[in-house]
Order: sequence, then structure tokens, then C-alpha cells
Amino acid sequence: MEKNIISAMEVAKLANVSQSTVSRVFTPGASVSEKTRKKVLQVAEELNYQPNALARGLITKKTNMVGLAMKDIQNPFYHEVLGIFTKKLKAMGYSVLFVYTENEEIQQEEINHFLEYNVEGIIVTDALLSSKIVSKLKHNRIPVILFNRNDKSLQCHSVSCDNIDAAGSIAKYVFEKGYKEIVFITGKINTSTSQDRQKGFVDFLISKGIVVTILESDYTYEKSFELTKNLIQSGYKPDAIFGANDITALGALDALKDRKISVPDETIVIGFDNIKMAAWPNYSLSTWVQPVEEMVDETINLLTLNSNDDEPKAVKVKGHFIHRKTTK
Amino acid sequence: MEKNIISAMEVAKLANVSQSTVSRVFTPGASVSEKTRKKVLQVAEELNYQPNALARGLITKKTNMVGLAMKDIQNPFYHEVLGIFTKKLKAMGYSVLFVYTENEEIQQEEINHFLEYNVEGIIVTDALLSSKIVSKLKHNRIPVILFNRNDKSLQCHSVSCDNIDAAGSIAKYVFEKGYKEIVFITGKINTSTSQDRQKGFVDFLISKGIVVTILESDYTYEKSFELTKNLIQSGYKPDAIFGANDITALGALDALKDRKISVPDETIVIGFDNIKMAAWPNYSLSTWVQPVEEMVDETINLLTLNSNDDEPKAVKVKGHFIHRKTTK
DNA sequence: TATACTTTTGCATACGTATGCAAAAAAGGA
DNA sequence: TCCTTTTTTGCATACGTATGCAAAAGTATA
Repeated sequence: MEKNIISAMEVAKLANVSQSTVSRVFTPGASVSEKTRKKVLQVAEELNYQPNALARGLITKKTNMVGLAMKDIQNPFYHEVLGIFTKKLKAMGYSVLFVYTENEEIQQEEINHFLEYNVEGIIVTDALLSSKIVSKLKHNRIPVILFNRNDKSLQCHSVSCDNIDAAGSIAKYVFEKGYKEIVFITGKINTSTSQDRQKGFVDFLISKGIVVTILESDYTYEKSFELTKNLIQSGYKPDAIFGANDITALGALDALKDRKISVPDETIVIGFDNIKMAAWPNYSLSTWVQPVEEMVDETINLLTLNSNDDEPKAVKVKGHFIHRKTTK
Repeated sequence: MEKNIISAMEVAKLANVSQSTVSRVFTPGASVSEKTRKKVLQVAEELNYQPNALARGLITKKTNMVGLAMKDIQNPFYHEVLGIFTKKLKAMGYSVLFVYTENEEIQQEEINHFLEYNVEGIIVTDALLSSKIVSKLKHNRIPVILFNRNDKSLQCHSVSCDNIDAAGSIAKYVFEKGYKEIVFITGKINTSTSQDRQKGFVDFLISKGIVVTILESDYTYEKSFELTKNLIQSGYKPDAIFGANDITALGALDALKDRKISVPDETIVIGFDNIKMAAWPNYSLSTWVQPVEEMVDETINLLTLNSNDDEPKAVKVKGHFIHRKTTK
């Protein structure tokens, strides 16, 4: 079943013009008279002609494709991110080559996929990248941008929330309310987001003489639920729990409910991300809003900047706290 | 900043062979002596050579790309689907060109994106497709498969759960438990999934002389929450609620909690999909398991079948009920 | 060593497009 | 009408790869 791709040549013949002219009709800004343009467009319509992006990419070295690699597909935050990325990139004429990586670190093989297709940039959310790969990409002049990650040892741009600052604000809030028994539940401990949120939170409280209990989790609901439940059962009763993200906080919240601890009266809970579920009545989780749209805009901006010889930029956005029913 | 793509020609020169030979080294099954293969691979490694998928696709008419179009990115069920699709397709050497469509119906423009890149097949989850587009794709000999949708009026394959049968089983369960005041909450009413689940459920119960109350919702948590809450406030007290999907059921569940109705003692709740959240302790939702892996396998199977001249196949898989704490 | 046979290689061409250059056509000016 | 200027068009070529065909190289047989 051969795929009968109809080419510009065929359109040209039927329209009594050259292939070049057909090409120009489909090239914005090229010089074609109105009369021939109309004629060509009509024939193209009849034949269902579609310019071939592969051939075009081959010659212009512009593929209009962007590689997007994601890891933690379980976290609703990233679904939102995915949606916004594809929406905005489409609006700019880019197509998205999507890779979902199961491994902690993006693999060479996955990057090769991107390279083979000559993507014009790579966006990595929520996954690690080896410096070897980064330098290979740099050598190939393909910009790569870490989204919601921030690795200073890597020579690439990054866009993230100012996690240290945000977590500091939350710490300040918790401190000023007078809470003393405070818990932080980490995400995956090798991620910059978790590290920064921990640092911002703990450092502020330490400066006030408060020691924070750390529960080492992994961004999953299940782990966070279990850790919190165990903590309560061990006899410790926290005033305040801050989770490294919303899913983490929800796990803690459900564990508290399970142990019949009233929220926010006995314990308050705060998350990070403001995923859709945080607003569900049953949860109504107080959380830090990451300005996703803004973060995506910044990322695309860096992508199209096309000045990858200068030093890597680490863009930080602010966001804000939103008070719901798990704080008072 | 020109992108200096290194070509097979450059590798050839350095390795003292022809470009053809380099090509053959990277073409599985081609005839190359072990000696030259090693030499070429070494040079290729040195130069960071990467075969160009665009050029290859141009000549072989095989792009190894599959178009994936999704709509309801808010539903966790589809995130799982997305993950499994990309994982399995990657394993088969396919790349995924991803489109997230906001519109109810996939737009011409979005399909054009796929066509321009010569994708080898298109998977549409959860969105509608005009028959005009389908016939255009058929004309271009690009197989298109509806995932979790089933439109008999369209000339294309589809893979879905046997929704009528599944909903019938659930109706049987509800009937045999002796419930009389039964509610079905729809999804988007113009989707085949919602229609079929409603049909299977209602038809069985009608045959037993039971009239089902229908709440017309749209697959969102919020709408379902509100409708259920209103229903209760109007004075109606259901024995059993079946939601067109899990998100719908969770909305109903939270509304019941909000109205202080005990689940499952006063009212039981059943969902459909078995998303990860259904297993969370706080919800522990009884639901119908859609065998996602199997559905994805069937889809990819149809995609690679490559016999799109015969009539469209509508593959149905079964799935099974999973009992948790919202039923007794 | 000569012959037949097999494997490996290079040459040439094709895929479908974009684009510099020069020729052709159209438009403007007198 | 003729000449100049501008716009539109076609020709030829390039992008980086795969592949049929024939030449070359290697291997086996007698």
C-alpha cells in the first residue's frame, strides 16, 4: 500500500507553473503574483496538496519541532504543564516531539531521537540530564532548557519557581502563626525543587530557633501517606506540615484524616503547585501557586532566544500563597 | 548561529569509504564487511554523527513518527494512557508527535500538522473527528484509530472497553444488591463512552423495572459535585450512584461527604477507569478497571496492521470490576 | 592457476523542497 | 512608442539519505 504523497511538482504541472512557484506560494513573504497564487492554491486544494515538512526541514534546517521530555507523568502538575506547552508551541507554529522517560535521568537514546529529527530545542521537565549529554547538545547548537529544575553544574538554561524564596515565605507564615512542631515532607531528594524548598523552609525556621522534622519522601501520594501515618502512630503530633508538592501534601492530609486529626484545628497542611485537585472541596488545600503560564512563556522565550553561546540563564518566577481550608 | 549538521558524507571521507557504505552501516540488514563497519562506526562516534531522520524519511517514506491527539488532558486516565503509549511506541522505534487539542473536535489544522510530517498513523483519544478529515486521511492512506471512542459513522478503527457490557455488569451488581434509588451521572453526552455506559446501565435496570435518575454532567469533578449536591438538597436520597468515569464518581463521592451521607452504608458509589486516585485511602473508590495496557496494545496493533483498505475494526476489550470501600 | 560464485563496495539517482541567479514579463515614465 | 525599473517566473542546484545496478574484491572449487 504505497503512500502516494503528492508533491509540489504535480501541483506545478496542473497549474502550468514551475515547482519553484508552487514552493513560493507556500513560503510566506515570497514573491508571487496574485493571479498565479490563486491558481496554484486552487489546484493544491483539489489535489489535497500539503507541503512536506521533512523536505522543507532538510533544506531550511528549520524543522519547527521541539522536543519535550517528561518524567513524573503521575503528577497532575505536569499534565497542566504539558497542556500549556503544546498549546503555546502550536500557536507559534511548533510541533511537539514528546518523550516520556521512565528513568530518573534522560537517556542518551531518548536525546538521540530528538537529534535525529533535528528538533530546534529541547525542554526537559522534571528529569535529570547528564553533563555529557548537555555538552553534546551544546556542540550541536541545540538549546536545552530545564523546566522546574535548576542544576547549576549544567551549562543550560533553566526556568523555575523561586523555590527558596517561596518556601521561606511559607516558613514565615508558619512561624508567625506560632506553630512549633513543624514537619517538612521532601520530594525526591535528588531534585533541585525539593532541595530548594527544604532549604528555604528549614533555614528560615532554624534562624528562629525552630527545628523542623524532615520526612524523606519521593513526591508520591502513597509514600507521603505512609510516612505521615507512621509519624502520628509513633506519638508525634505536628502543628504544621509542609509538603514539597501538592500530591505530597494530599497524602499527608489523608493520613491525618485517617488518624482522626482535625485539619486545620489540630494540624495545618500546606502544599506546593496548586494543582486542580487542591481546590476540590474535600481537600481545599492551602498551597503555593506556581505561575505555570508565566513559566512556560519564559521557557519558550529562552528556547527561541537563539543566543546559546552566552552563559546559561536561570530564570526564577515568584508565584504566591493561596489560603484555603487546611490553614487558618 | 548555523547548525552544523554533520552528514554521512563527512564520515565517509574520513573513513575512506563512500557515502553509501556509511548509510549501509546504519541500515539494519545491509551488507557491510565487519572491518569497514567497525571503521565507520568509530569515525561516526568521533564526529558525533547521527543519521538524519528527515532525509531518511524523505526517501524511505517511513518517518517512524506517530501522531497522538488528546483532548481531556485533565483526566488522569489519559495521562496514564499517554505514558503507556509513548513507552510502547518508543520500544517499537516510533517517535510521538503530540497534539493537545482544546476543541471538542480535532481541527483540520492539527491534522495538517501530522500530515506535513508524514506520520505513519494517528491516534486520537477522547476527541471527535469529522468525517471529512477521516476521508482525507483515508485518501492519504494514513491509518487513524480512535482510542476510547467508537463512532460507527466514521470509517476508521477504534479501540475501547466494551462499555455497554461493563455498565450492564455494574447494573446487574447494583440490582442484585437490591438497590432501588439509582443515579447515573453522565460524562459529556456527545461521547460514545458516556452514551454506551449509560445505555448498558439503564437498559439492564429498565428490563428489571427500575427507573434510573440521570444527571447530565460533563466528566468534570466540579459539575458532578454540584449536581449531586443539588440532588441531595432537593430531597432525593439515592441508594447507588454510578458515574460515567472516576472523576465524575469522585465528585459525587465528595458531595455525599459534604452532605454527611455515609458511604457505602447509605449510598454506594461506583466509578469507571480505575485511575490511580481511586485507590487512595481517602477515596477507595469501587470502579471498573479499563485494561489500559491491553487497549494500547490493540491500538498499536491496528496501527501497524497496514491493511487499511478493508473495513474498519472496532476492537472491544472487557476489563473487570474492582470492589473497594464505596460498595459493600 | 583458472574459474565460478558470493560478498562487499561505489556510482548514480531519487525523495520533495527552498533559493540564488538570470531571464521574462509587467509596469512606469517620457 | 521605446527605454528603464520593478516584479514575477523558471532553471539549476542543494539538503542528507537509501538503493538498484554493476564493478570490484574476496572465497571456494577443481
